[in-house]
Amino acid sequence: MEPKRTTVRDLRRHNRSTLLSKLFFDGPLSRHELSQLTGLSAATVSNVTAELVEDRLIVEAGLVESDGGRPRVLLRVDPKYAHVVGIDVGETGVKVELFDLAMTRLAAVDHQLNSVEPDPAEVVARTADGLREVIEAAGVTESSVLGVGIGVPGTVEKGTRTLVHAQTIGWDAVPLPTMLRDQGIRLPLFLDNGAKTQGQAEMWFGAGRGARHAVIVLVGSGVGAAVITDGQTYAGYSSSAGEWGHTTIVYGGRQCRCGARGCLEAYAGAEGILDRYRKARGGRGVVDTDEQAALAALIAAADTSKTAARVLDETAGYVGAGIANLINLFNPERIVMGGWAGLALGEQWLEAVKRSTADHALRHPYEQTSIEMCKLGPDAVAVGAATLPVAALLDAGGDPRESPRSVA
Amino acid sequence: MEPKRTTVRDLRRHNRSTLLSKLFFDGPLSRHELSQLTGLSAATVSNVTAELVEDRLIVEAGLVESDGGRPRVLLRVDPKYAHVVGIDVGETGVKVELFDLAMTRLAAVDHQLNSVEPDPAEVVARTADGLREVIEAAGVTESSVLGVGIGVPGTVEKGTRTLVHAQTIGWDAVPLPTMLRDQGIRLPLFLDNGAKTQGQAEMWFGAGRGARHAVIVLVGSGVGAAVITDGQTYAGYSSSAGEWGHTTIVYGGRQCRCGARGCLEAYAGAEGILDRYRKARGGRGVVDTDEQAALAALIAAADTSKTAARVLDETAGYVGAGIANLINLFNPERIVMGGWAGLALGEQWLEAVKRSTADHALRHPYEQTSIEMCKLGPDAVAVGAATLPVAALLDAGGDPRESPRSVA
DNA sequence: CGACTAAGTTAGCGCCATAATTTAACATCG
DNA sequence: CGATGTTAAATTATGGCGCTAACTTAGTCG
Repeated sequence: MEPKRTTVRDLRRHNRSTLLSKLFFDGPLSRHELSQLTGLSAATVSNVTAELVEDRLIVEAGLVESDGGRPRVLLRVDPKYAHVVGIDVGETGVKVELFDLAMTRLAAVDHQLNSVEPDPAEVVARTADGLREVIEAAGVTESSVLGVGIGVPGTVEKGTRTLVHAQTIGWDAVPLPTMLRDQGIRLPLFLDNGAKTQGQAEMWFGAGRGARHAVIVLVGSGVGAAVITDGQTYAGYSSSAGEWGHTTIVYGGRQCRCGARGCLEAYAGAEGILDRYRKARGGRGVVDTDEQAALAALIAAADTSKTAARVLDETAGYVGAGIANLINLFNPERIVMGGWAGLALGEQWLEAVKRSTADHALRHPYEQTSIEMCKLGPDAVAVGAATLPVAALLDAGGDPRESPRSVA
Repeated sequence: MEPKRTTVRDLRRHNRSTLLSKLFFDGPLSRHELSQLTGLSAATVSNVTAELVEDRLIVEAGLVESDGGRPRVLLRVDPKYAHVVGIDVGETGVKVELFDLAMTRLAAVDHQLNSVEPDPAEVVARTADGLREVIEAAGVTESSVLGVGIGVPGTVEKGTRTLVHAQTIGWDAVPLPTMLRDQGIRLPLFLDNGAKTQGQAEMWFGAGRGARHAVIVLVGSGVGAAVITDGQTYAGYSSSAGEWGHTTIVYGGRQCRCGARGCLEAYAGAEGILDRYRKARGGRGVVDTDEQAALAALIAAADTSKTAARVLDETAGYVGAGIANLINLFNPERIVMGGWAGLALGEQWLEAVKRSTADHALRHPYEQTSIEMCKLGPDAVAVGAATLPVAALLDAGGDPRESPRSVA
């Protein structure tokens, strides 16, 4: 409805972006291969790569002899061109990790949070500390850091000020970037929901590689999803799309902590599973303050206890129906299952989940979809956050910090 | 992951498309206004519009005097440049309508189908007949028809051959375009799901105008939805996205005609509503072979019968929960409710639907969404189908039939 | 009737991608 | 062991495109 904007030398930017992305994802390539893979003419590839080499974004990486003929010179993104930081702001702690452009981890720190409901000020302080610590530990200069990606629990609203809303931990309109600026952080910041950054990591380096339409499903204490449509993380109108955990799956059913009834999370989230088990045993459940240990105990008990096995079978049923809803609505080519509870369940119940999905999804879209386990685990939130500044670099086809080409 | 393709004079095409779309949607505009609205320079606007005028796509449409200064010349898309046909292939009949480029209906025919489960061959024959009839009735030449949009029940798979799958009426991989070609139809064909074309109509001319993220929800005999993300109808990996009617809303609940249990359609589809009413009265329901009449009777009965009122209240509850799922997953800025049953319910139960939606959706995305009734009604399927060739024209920035500019 | 104002057009410039051509670096063969 | 062929990469020539800036056109107003 509003097809605005012009197009002039964005063309050059677009081609820089295309070539840079190809090199980043598909390793070292010769100019000739680049030309074939992108459809750009050899001349343009030469031209643009020369520019990228001059900008130090890419470097030559050895030659490959051909069967008679000039050997091709391989090009790749220079891992040392810049660094990126990924931060996982969780409910219990703040993880800060520093990577080079090849996404090799150079330093990492992990700060536990004292309070149960994390205070924004404490999170900001630990984040700023961690940022300084990893930069020092890795022995890099601050100016070499391209940007800082931050995965947060809750939704990120991008307006005049970027605000974080996290209903479950009581954050309402927390201006995290502004608060970090006040702590003296001057680096470019990229915020997104933690589930979305984890999904991004899985798409770039994990089970999602190669798919253009995928949903990364995360089952943990909470239940969430990252939806990728046409290669892009789907955000919706106000960046709160993909709230899979709070879709109604049992109308009028169990109370969820979000206030509604019958949410998927109330059945398939760790708390919901454990509570259903407790109820099934007439009040006596697995006793453990740590949800992860409790769920592990429940899974172990399934070998001998019929009740435990039934509760977990039912869980697979709910998860499968939830996945079927995603398939019916988004029609993805791949579903990737992750999250700590998802991983724990996946080992034995993946087939049951698939059966339930098949029972609840329409035949045609179901047959187009593969369901797989994730490859990266919950640590991927920080990696995924770190991909945000890299994605900005790739999209802009060059360093977004130096707006137009300063070195003419 | 695969950022391919090149960009050369697609730039010109892009700008032609931008200007043409602006003129199409936002009525007559002067060159100056176009320049401001699109961000293109005045020179480029002059240049491109001159080309469009030469191609007879746009024409001058009077002047507007300004307060001192040269009066602006208004430009608009020439309605007579070409015609388009929209076809609504329904379960009971085939509607064929012919429009000019301003989407004014010039002719229409409606062929009833004899069989209950429509035979593809019969549909194709009636479609081909209708097409010839409207062209004759409108007194236009076949060569002036830009293309034919067809809305079909079921999903459209676009591969080497375009195939139609409609589980409910027993169509499995019906090659509709090929069959129409065999009937002597040579015009460009555009197929899509009927719900999606109706959604498109609502987005262009109805309650969806101006929204970039919206879901058009259709409640009738079946239950479906058209999802618009970022201004585009969302299709997914194999064009079967948006199957809202078969998402699970009551795990383990009522049997649905798709074979699964607890689908939204089994509760909120007309058949589901009537059957629930029948059950609530111990077997005695509204007796009528015509679903529309039966539902109207049920709605009328709600004034006096507590049972009828309760069944319809519950229906609003289910629909609301289903809409909440759409809001949580897609985070649209607008929900538009349509379909014949949706329209019938909407008059009295819209508030109840909204309450249920509020109860089941997360607060933040719910507050960003407005829920409205559709403006066009079920007749819009054909109009929406007719927009498909128009959309192709606008996207290409000119007549796609004459591939590159033949008149140099 | 000439100054003023706004719309629209023309001229010149720089940028960019393609195609054709040239240079470079090998392998193989007679 | 140099001539020849082959493939990769760089260079040059060419044409298209949109932008800026100057200019023309067409009205109104004093």
